[in-house]
Amino acid sequence: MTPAELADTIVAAVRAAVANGDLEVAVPDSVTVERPRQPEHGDYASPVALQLAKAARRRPREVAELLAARLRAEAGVAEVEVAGPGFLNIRLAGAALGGIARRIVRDGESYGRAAVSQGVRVNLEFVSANPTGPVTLASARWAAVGDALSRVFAAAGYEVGTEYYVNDAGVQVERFGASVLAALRGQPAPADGYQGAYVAEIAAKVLAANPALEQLLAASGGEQDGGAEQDKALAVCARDGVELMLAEIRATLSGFGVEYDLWKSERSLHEAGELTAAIDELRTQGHVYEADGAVWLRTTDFGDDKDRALIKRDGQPTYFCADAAYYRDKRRRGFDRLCYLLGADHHGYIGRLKAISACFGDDPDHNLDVLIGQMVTLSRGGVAVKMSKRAGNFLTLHDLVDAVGVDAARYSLVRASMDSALDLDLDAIARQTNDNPVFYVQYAHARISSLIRNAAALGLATSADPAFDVDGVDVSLLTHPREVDLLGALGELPRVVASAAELRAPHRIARYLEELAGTYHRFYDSCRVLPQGDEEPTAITAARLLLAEATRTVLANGLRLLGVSAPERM
RNA sequence: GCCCCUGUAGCUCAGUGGAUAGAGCGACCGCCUCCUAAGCGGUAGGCCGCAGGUCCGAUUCCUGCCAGGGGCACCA
Repeated sequence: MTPAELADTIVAAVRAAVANGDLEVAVPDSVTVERPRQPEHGDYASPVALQLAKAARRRPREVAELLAARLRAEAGVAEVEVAGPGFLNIRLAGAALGGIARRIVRDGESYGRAAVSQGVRVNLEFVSANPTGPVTLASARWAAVGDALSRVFAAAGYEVGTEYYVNDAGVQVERFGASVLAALRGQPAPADGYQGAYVAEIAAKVLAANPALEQLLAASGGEQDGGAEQDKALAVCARDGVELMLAEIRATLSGFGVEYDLWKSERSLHEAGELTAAIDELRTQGHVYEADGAVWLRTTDFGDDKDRALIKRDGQPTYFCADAAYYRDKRRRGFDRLCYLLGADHHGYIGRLKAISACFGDDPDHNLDVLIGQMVTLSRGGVAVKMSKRAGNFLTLHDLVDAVGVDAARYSLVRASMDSALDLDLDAIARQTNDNPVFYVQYAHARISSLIRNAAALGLATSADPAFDVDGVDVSLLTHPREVDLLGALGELPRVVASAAELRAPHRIARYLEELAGTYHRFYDSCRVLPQGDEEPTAITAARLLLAEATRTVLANGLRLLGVSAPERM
């Protein structure tokens, strides 16, 4: 019996008590079932009686006793105790608890899915860094978190679409082009341009792809001639520079295990007339006005602290206008809920995006989800490392992966709550010792894999065997405290997935896996699985082997949600 | 000035109103003739920033204050 099934059982007990006239209270949709820290508080505990007592106008312990009597009649329930102010402490029948292991091995990769958000179409946009430089470490956090979140969403039953918004229009692109051009000429970057070795590398690639550029450069001569040849060269540098930079970003993210469903070009929105269409629609909704030669959206109607310009006085659309067009575009593509993963430096966007949503007639509380993650800072041996993209001194995602590998990089970025600023100590990460919890979790998986290999070598049946009979294993033998702990931990995955999705907190998966790995290691330490020496395998051997296999499945499923590999050997 | 995030063990951080607040690292003491010691057990270490409030019950929710970080463009 899983905790979810137990919760349903308790709800049913409440319903029965109400139907019988024993209790006068509205039957709750769901009840709290938790795993107590104290083993003497049972396998599971529920404060449901405390929660219902007031509404029922009864004493909590009275309500508890009433429900306990009904629960004791349930097949999977061995024992129910009313404790303290009115907690229900529930002990499951051995077979019911052990059934979790069976369920997991039977479900395999699909164990842990929680169909709590079935059918909701959610769009998740993350990273979306300007294509004017490599993926920085700050963006790396959103790559790891965003990708994990998309996997968690999918596991929770959402229909997910992931997107990267490419800012390939506007001033920064021109500045990047100018920087590339300067590099080609061997000149320093313009004052408002981009520096760093990568600019020269991109410049070389631009030249290689455009041999004709050589002549343009020669013809345009000096730096300030401003002629047609110069404009042509600049255009090529901007266009191809951004394209090549974007290709590099895609390759880096792909190497990091992050694949997007859509790379949406801002320029394509402009070219398709989406900005104009968005303004028209906003005008129809009655939120557009003109003042000082500019066109404005009255976002203050919906809580923004000031109105935002859509069209500047010079006739050019603002970046905000493109944001609105993109919002509309996503909604028209059928997404119910638009999720934006942004850094804390963009927190001013919340009000704006909410206003955009509301101006289009949507409900921001329902259609919009702006997640603000705190910044990543770097230190080296405890000393802060200053980074500046403009100055060109920064550590990239690529550097990080080179230093510690994809698994350690992803894991260390995703195991912290988005709400906390994350400080990565490069020395500590580069050390690649067991300081990193990812090894602890992966090691548990490798250790079990080894165990199962050994079992197969002894001729024992494992789930890899097509004829393996899961139901033939006597799971009621799993009664050792460490076995019970492990079964309890394994049963939590679906709930952890559901809460990680609901709270948009993929780090919960990581923390859960660390706890599970510890629980397994303790089980392994106290419970011998395989026969030793001349011993014959027993029913307990089979039961423990099944428990180990279930654990491996949960570890693998959890690591997959984080985009981290589950090695069979370490 | 206004807005957002954070404040929990020496350090880095978990903890969506439940019972005696946890993990990793660091410190100290133990455990491999035995399935992977990248492991396990034990000890030490906490006014959960401060003060009120709501509640049967608050680290969790609300208000105020203190401290640290970030943000407040007709930039992108």
